[in-house]
Formats: sequence, structure tokens, C-alpha cells
Amino acid sequence: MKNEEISAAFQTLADVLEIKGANAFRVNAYRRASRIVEGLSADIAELSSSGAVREIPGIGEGTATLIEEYLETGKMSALEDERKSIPKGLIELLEVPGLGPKTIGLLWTKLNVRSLSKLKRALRGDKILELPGMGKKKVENIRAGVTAYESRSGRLTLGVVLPIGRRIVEELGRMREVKRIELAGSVRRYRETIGDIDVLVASTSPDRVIEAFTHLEHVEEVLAAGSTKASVRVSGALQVDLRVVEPASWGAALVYFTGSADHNVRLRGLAIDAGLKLNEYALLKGERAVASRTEEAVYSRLGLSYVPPELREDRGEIEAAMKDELPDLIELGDVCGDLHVHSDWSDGHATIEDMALACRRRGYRYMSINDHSKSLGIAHGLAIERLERQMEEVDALNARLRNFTVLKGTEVDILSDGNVDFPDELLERLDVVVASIHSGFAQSSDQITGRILSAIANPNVDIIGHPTGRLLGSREPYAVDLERVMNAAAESGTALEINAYHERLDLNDTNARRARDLGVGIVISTDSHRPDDLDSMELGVHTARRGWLRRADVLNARTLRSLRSWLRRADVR
DNA sequence: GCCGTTTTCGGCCCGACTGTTTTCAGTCG
Repeated sequence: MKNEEISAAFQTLADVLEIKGANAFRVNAYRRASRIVEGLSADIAELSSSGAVREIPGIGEGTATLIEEYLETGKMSALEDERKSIPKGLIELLEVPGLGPKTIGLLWTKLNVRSLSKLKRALRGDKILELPGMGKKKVENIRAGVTAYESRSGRLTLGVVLPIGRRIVEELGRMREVKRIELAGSVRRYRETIGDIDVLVASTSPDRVIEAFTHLEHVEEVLAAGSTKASVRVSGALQVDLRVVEPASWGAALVYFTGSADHNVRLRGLAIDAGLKLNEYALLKGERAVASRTEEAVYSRLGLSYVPPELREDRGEIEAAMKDELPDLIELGDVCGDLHVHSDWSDGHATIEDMALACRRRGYRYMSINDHSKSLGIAHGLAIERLERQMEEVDALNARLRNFTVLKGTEVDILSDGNVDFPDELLERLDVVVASIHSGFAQSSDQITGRILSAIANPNVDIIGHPTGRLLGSREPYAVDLERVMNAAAESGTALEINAYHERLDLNDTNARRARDLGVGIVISTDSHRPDDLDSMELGVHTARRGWLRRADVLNARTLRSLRSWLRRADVR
């Protein structure tokens, strides 16, 4: 799918135009187009050929034409032309905190700043102080921004950020002055990566809360502190923003600071249409607040059913909420078991029994054990004889365990030639066969897609593990054609995994949504290697929620009995 | 650039903080 490439192209086009000082609304239109294309669950090539792309709100004549051009030629001529008109190094400078398009444009035209290194040189000289609007403090700020930019590690994964945010909430929440406190922003929406943490507090003593916030133990630097908001840096590069509002504004503020920006713009539009105004304090009719205390009240007054935070991305949730047709999303408590768990038989760090007991403590009724297969030597993959011994151990364990069942399974390697690492006679004796790729990542799209398609065609394979192989921040997905994989999986009744490990979350939200739309069964699994890893199920479930999944879409939200009847589907096929 | 049961032209979400400003521009979310 070209969705990501086209989204990136619009983003770059917006960056270039912004630096050149183009109309801000035009720039914003391209940014919006970028986010819309990124969030599409369908293949843009399909939408474009059927003409449906022009029906999407926010995609008009101009952007649709650019999309068509890209699909046809692999380029957007408008972007190529614009990109030539400014130095290449300027786009990167937009990432420097405190440095915006206006200042970049000024530095470029007046001081010939064309790159990060030239910016650093300019910051050392005196000429920069002669520019209009430039003073000593501003220069100092930009210098600090450059330092922060060079040391930043990019966006962090949700799994890393969430515990830090929750600790801050717990510490501040102990204050008498704090009436309510909650994480907002992308953390509350459970986005897979996080730029900064947003914390919202309701209090009648904002000064004291801000004072305490800026003096929290892990705060390394106070970036700003006013009478209602403050920003600090903790744990290296992570920024935390605090906003304090009156308790009466809690609901409106929580909507506002949860975002996303696109979702908020839509809400404001609805408010305007209804003769109202929405800001972070209230939904107003003239001067009078008509809703503000709870999120539910704000949505209700706008004629919408309550929109769960994970859906607030302007990906159709507004339209669905108008018609009261939002899906009843799966919840963590719906999960009945984990279908991808390792043990110390391969590269795990706990016994099968310890993993089983940890699952049972979480309220699950079953778990499958899926150690690696023989070819994955680095992970002590099991040879056939060892797997047979493990099956005997599982039988013995099940005889002892009460109210819990361990299913026999494997995470069998999909080899470079497309065969799986165990013979069918063996796979037939297992309950849960997860097939995954752990080698040959650099193969062509046809090769790697072909490998997965042959695994799907094997009736003994139940689930394709981490279908794109990506690792957030360190490894791009392999070149798999997911559209073909999903269609084949829907056809054969093979499930696709949402791997809940925080660096994987694979399938991601939009892919999970597309899979569900095509009728593919979904499994949410943790790929745990130790008992604590099982906690990442939360991330998997919220990724599924971002993909609009209901309980009925998720196979491991079924009872053991119902799950078994699905696992036996191959026999009756 | 996008959009329209008030509009095909003239709007486009709204406010806090900072620093450079004597009334506001730039950045950020």
C-alpha cells in the first residue's frame, strides 16, 4: 500500500510551504490530508481508482489530483518543484523545539542558514541579534532547543512512557489541592508512540499544584511555568505538560487536552454549527456554559454519543457518534487467555507452570505455550523430540491445575523458502500453531508475502504472529503486502495477531481495523518471555480498541469451549 | 487547499506562555 508514502509526501509539502511562508490554511490543508491518508484503513490505490477518495472530507480536487499523480508516477511534481526552491536542510530545522517556520525563514533569507550546522554557527555569532524580534533570550532558547534536538531519542513507545506518566499522576494526586487528575493527550488515546506526556488537574489552587509539579523528584528542567500551565523535562528527553483548570471545567478540559487536534477541530465545527462555542473551559452559548463538568455532557450537548479516547482521531468516529453507531469496544476484562507465551524451554525466563499461574492470577482461563521451533537456534528453538517431551509436561501440568488449561502450541518459524519448520504430522497434534517470520527480513515484497501466504495455506497454522515484523524505533516492517495477506487469511480462516509487546504492537491500529473489515479473525497476544510481560496485554487491547475492535472480533476473548471449536475449524473444513 | 440548509467567496479552533514588544508575533498543543 502506498498510503504511508503519500502521507509522508503531503507532510513534506506542508513543511516546505510553511517555511516559504505560504498561506497557513493551505499548509494546514496538506497536513490534514497527510493525517487522513495515514489513518485510512483501506488501500488508497483502491479508493483512488474507484473515485471514493474525493468523497473523503478534507480531500478535495487539489489533493486528490496529487494522490492520483503519485499513484501513477511515484512522484508529486508540485512537491518536487517546491522542494527544489528551498535548501534541503531547512526541513529538519522544524524539529528543533522553539524554532518555527517564521524564524527558520528569517534565518535563511537574512543569514543564509541552510542546515543544522549553519544554524549552530549563526547562533555563535552576533549578527543574529540584529534580526527583528531577536534578543539574547530567544537566541539562548534556540540554542537549548538545538541541544535538546540533538540528544532526543525521537518518540518513545507507549510502554515506556505510560509508567512514568502514571507515577506522576500518583505523586501529584496525593495533594490535598488536587481534586481530580488524569493523563490526557496521546497517552490517554493509547497511541503507540508518544512525544510528550499531558497531565490534567482540576484544582482551585493552581499555583500550589504547579509549584509541586515543577519540584517533583524526577524533574530535570523547568521549561515554562505560568499560572495555569507548566512544562518540565524528566528522564532525559521526555517532556511533561501540566494544565490546571477549575473543577467546573473538568469535562471540557479533558476533551480539549485529550485531543486529537483533528478530533477537536471537528468538535468545534459542530459547536459552531449549533450556534455554540467550545474551548477548554466549557461549551458555551453566548457567555453561558451549557456543558463543562463531564466529557459525557459535552459530547451529549453536541448531539454525539460518548467517544472513547482511543477513537478520537477523526477517522469516522464523529459520523458514527452522530448516528449512535460507535462500536462497543473490547475491554481488558474481556480477554480470557493468552495465545502466545514462551517458557524456559526456549528463550523464556520462567517455567510453563509459572507462566500458567501468572495467567490464572490475571483472571484468564487458558494460555497456550508457544516456544520457538528448531531453526531458531539463537532462541533455543525446540527440536521435534523436545517439543514432544514438552507436550507430555503440559498434559501432566493440566492434570494438576484447577480452573485453568494450558494449550499445546508452538511459534513455528516460516522459513526463507516459505515452508514451516515442523512437519504437518507434528503440527496436527498441537492446539495452537502460531507461525512467524524471524529471518530473511530483506526479501522482496513478492518473496516475503509469498512465504506468509504459504503459511496461511497450511491448514495446521492457526495464527500469523507479528505479521509485519516491525520494531518501533528500530526496525521497519518487512515488505509484506498486507492486503494480500489479509484477503488470504479471511479466505482460509487463519487469524492475524496483534502482538502486544510495546515495541511491536503489530498489527497496528489501522491494520487491525482493515483486517476486521475484511473479516479476518484477530488474536491479541503478549509474546511474553516472563510473567511480568503478561501485563502488556493492556497495550494490545487498547491497540485493538484504536482499531475499532469489539469483543466478538477477538478470538481470545472467547471461552475455552468456543475457542476450541474455532481451533478445530481446519478439521471440519 | 477545502468547504458551503445563511456562503462558490471568504472564512478556516482557540488560548497560554515567552520574549520582544509600547500592542504583538511566534511557538506550541
